Amino acid sequence: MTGLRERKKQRTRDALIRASHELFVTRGYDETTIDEITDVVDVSQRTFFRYFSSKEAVAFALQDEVETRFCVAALNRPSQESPAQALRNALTSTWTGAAESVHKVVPMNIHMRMWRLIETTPALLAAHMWRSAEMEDRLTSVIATREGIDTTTDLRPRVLVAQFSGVMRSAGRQWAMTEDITLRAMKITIEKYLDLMGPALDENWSNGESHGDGPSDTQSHSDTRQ
Amino acid sequence: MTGLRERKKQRTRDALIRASHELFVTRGYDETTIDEITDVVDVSQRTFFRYFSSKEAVAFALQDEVETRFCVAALNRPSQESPAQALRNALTSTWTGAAESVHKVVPMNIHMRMWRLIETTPALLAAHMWRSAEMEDRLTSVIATREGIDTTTDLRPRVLVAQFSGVMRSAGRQWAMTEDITLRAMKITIEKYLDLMGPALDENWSNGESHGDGPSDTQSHSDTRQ
DNA sequence: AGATTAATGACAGCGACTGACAATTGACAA
DNA sequence: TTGTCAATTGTCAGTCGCTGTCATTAATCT
Repeated sequence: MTGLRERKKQRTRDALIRASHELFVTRGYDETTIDEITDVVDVSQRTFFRYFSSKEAVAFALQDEVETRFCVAALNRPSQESPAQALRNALTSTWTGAAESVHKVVPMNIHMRMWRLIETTPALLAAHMWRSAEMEDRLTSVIATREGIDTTTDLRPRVLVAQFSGVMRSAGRQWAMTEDITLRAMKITIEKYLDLMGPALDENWSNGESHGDGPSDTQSHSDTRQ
Repeated sequence: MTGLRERKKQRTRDALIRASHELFVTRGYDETTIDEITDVVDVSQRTFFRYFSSKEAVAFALQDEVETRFCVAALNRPSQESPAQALRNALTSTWTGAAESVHKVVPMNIHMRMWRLIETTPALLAAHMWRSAEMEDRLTSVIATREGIDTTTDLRPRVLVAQFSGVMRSAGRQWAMTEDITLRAMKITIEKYLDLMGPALDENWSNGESHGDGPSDTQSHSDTRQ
């Protein structure tokens, strides 16, 4: 059973996240000061920095959990799946579970707008990409473990992950520029991008056919989730 | 002919770059104060911020030029080259030219150590990745222009560039962790990574053969530069 | 209840960065 | 050459993110 002290800490932490995200998506990130956040939660500025190491940290508090879930999912994918498939299926199997745990702290509406804010605010985008570089390291070792491979001699895990997360970032960025800020739209956009990873490397782009458009009847991806 | 005023500006700008980079690579980025930089060049702090919008900006002043050169090179690649080939050949054809123009401002030794510093300093790495996101946009439109493609309907340029620069960042990061901080070593590492972009996407990784190791006798890349 | 330990608040201070205004200096014409 | 104009710079004050320090409060343990 959790003590009172622990519960209290969890509450102020959640309150800080909720208050800051709410302020961020309404007022803007740069326009929101730490003092404004702590005024809402009614704690001192010093306390804020005891919970979050920086202003950016509170902005990414929820993304942290989502990413961790994704890594775990990738590691637990059935071993017969190819590395590329495993990454992709881990993604689709993470969508719903992550959304629920987020919703406990912040309304889904705000969380989605927060996601967009990250892509449109220079300071946050920089932090986002720094974090995704760390994520790449984690994912690389996940793939290497799956395949029983040494990362120093075989560079393929690194390269695959670099491509994968590069494309995911690009897709996320594109999604943030559309009007449809739903989780569903984000899902569709990302999958559309991932489908093109192979074709984009082809020697000849047949300029006649246009990729990535039209109704998403392209079922080029086999979802082997149970 | 350039006026005295303009020359003077160029000189202080170069001096600021040289002084800051020298301090960065010796003392460290976070450990270097703007005041310490301006003390060396003997200008006021305010003047510094009139030349560079931020502390990070001066750290990336030289990378800016290199990246611009690369974009131009990509655009001017012969049209019979495939998009992926064009990117790759643009890279190899940029190496030397860029190095020369850099050397006019900062010794090559320091510039290479600066490159490593960027990869090892969190604040700089974040800035680097934010910049490379902007770079992706530029490159995407370059490829689209080359192929006569509309970026909104055909996503392949975006995806290709995302893969490409994702892998390049990964390679650059890896290189920064080695002892050999020469331009040659960086070149080799990056090309080794780029060679694996295709194979890493394959369904079956034949675990018997190890990719990315051994002597770089892998001539899987056709350099069609004149 | 009293001792222990953790969480918090208050305060002072550093460094990055900005706005405003005065002082300086190169450019250009009379 | 000199005087005017505009660009460049220095000074100063101030904001904001962030940290160290220390006293105070509040939860836990005995």
